[in-house]
Amino acid sequence: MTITIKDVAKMAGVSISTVSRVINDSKPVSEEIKQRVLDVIAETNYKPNPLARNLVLRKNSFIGVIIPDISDYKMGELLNGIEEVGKIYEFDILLCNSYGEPEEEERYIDLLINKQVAGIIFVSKNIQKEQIDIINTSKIPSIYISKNAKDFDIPSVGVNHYKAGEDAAKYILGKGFKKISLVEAVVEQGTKDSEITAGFEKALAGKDVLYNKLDITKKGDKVKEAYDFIEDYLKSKQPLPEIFFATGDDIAAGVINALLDSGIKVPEDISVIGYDNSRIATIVRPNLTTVHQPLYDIGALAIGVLIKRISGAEENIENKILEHKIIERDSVRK
Amino acid sequence: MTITIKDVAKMAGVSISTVSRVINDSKPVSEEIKQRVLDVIAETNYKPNPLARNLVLRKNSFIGVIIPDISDYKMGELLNGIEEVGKIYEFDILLCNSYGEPEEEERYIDLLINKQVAGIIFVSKNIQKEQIDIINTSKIPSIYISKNAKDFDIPSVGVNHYKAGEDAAKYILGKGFKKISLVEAVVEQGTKDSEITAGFEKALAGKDVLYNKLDITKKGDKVKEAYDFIEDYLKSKQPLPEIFFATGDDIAAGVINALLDSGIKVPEDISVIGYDNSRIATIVRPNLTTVHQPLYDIGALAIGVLIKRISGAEENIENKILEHKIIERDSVRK
DNA sequence: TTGAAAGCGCTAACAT
DNA sequence: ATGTTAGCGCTTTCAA
Repeated sequence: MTITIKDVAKMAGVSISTVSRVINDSKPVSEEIKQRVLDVIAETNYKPNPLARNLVLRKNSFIGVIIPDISDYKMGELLNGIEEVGKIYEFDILLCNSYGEPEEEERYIDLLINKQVAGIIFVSKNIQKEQIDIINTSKIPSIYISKNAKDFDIPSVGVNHYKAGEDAAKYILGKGFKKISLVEAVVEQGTKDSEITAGFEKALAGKDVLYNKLDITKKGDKVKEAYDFIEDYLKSKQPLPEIFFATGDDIAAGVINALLDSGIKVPEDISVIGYDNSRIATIVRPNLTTVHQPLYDIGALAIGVLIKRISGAEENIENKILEHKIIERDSVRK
Repeated sequence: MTITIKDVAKMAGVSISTVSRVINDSKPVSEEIKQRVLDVIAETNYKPNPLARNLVLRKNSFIGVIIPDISDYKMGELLNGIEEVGKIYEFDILLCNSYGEPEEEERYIDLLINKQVAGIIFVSKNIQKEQIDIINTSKIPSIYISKNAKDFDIPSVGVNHYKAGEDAAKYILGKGFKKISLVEAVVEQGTKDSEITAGFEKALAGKDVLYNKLDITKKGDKVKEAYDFIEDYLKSKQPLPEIFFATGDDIAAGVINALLDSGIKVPEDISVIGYDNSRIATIVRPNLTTVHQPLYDIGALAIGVLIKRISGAEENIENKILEHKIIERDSVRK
């Protein structure tokens, strides 16, 4: 038997509205009665039913977060940011792990809409127009975190991968490298990697460098895929670059390891630069010079914007870009 | 303006009870009327308000998960397991990131109790008796994942770290190592590391080996702490072991890196074995031989047990142990 | 098969 | 300052 406001009222010998008043401190209640009610509450360990309360208040404290993979370190950072500011505004985080599968994403979109959550944060590798439409017709405020978010008319938060790619190239150029290889993992279209690559190649265009692009196309553990790929590449006796730019730290780790295993020193013989500044970067040896993405901040900003939209501060639809930066460590020769 | 069951009823020219019946398929409704109602629902894009429904049904679909750090790869695995089976039973996961701080944990316990969630999964480094008491008096079904869970009379799921420590020692002994060092991170009392260590030392007791224990006591990035520690240790010219057993893969990574940087080859000169089989294990070079913990399974089993308790299948309080195993890779000499 | 009405636990006018 | 009452949106008796 769970105890309700009615029980408390009866036991304290007052009306339920009085109880409600002391719970919410919404209207003055005489000190004496207040104490009596408080005593009963303590005694009975009464907790107001949040469902009933939210029903009458017409509010919902849940923000649904659809995210590709929680066990991915990067996603964890993002979630930290989301969770932390969500908590401040007393929103609860409803976790939805999509494994990056569009069908799962859609299942969760439906679920969240049916739950009538206060807002949706949709983190995806590649948003589909149809998904946006479904969310939009539900009228639930939403925000998107995805490389291709800017292709649509939706509020989003992220990093400018194109510009980051450019900056990486400029950094490399600035160090005087002339022979450059890029390693990317293009498993499907429109992924973040192609953005980075586009920016990278743009900055390289017309420069006096030898450049080629290497594609890892297999799905799976990128560290291993990159390792195998580079191993084969080395065996094939192709001309080697002075520096590899990998579009992910995991790829960079595979590259470095393959290089080292073939007796090539990093960075003395060949330099490597990564992307993401994930946990991996400081575990790999040599520690990875890499392009940092402010994942925590992205998460925090995203939920911040979302909450504003929930509370009706009709922000215009905006693509917020946070700054990346290059973290110099030991995988690029000085 | 959000549309309610009343609106639908009016538009379809029926009573709200009829609408309710077609939504829930709870009682026969004539084909004709049913279709009319369905049409209106489709037209208006009506969704039943879950708060109202759950209020009258007296149920709650939320399971609160308090977890030390989402951005920790290991926790992610665990969450995956929790999320996946939770979804099957139509429970929603309410995420609470405690950063391992007892105060935060308590804040979240209170929050979840106030929310009157259906169940609580409490993942902690070190459960406090007081925390258990609070949860218990709330009457909300709960399950615990923590190294020290077995010290209390609570349902829990986990790995037997003591036995895992023993097995690690046996493995090392079996390989013929005679000089053994253990590296642990004892930041506070009652942590998992001390369990492992106890088992490890137990298995070593009375054997003809040279053994010593090294403690990293500083808090922070364990890879770095371990690195610095071993670096100092090497400088101090103490006798070196043939193998290091680290109570975490991150520690092992630090140890390996420090060794390599001092010109000591792993595993040719000194072997290293880790614990956890986290993502790090296959990034470090050489790849880490380590003790695997089935995190995904622990999460999945935990929520399974919890759901049984929620549905009143009064399981007796049990400490479920899942099997660890040693994953052999390249950091131990053959 | 359908509708009227009560009630889930709560808040907030509206009275007093 | 306190109580009475009308909902919030829904499910489910109970009658018809």
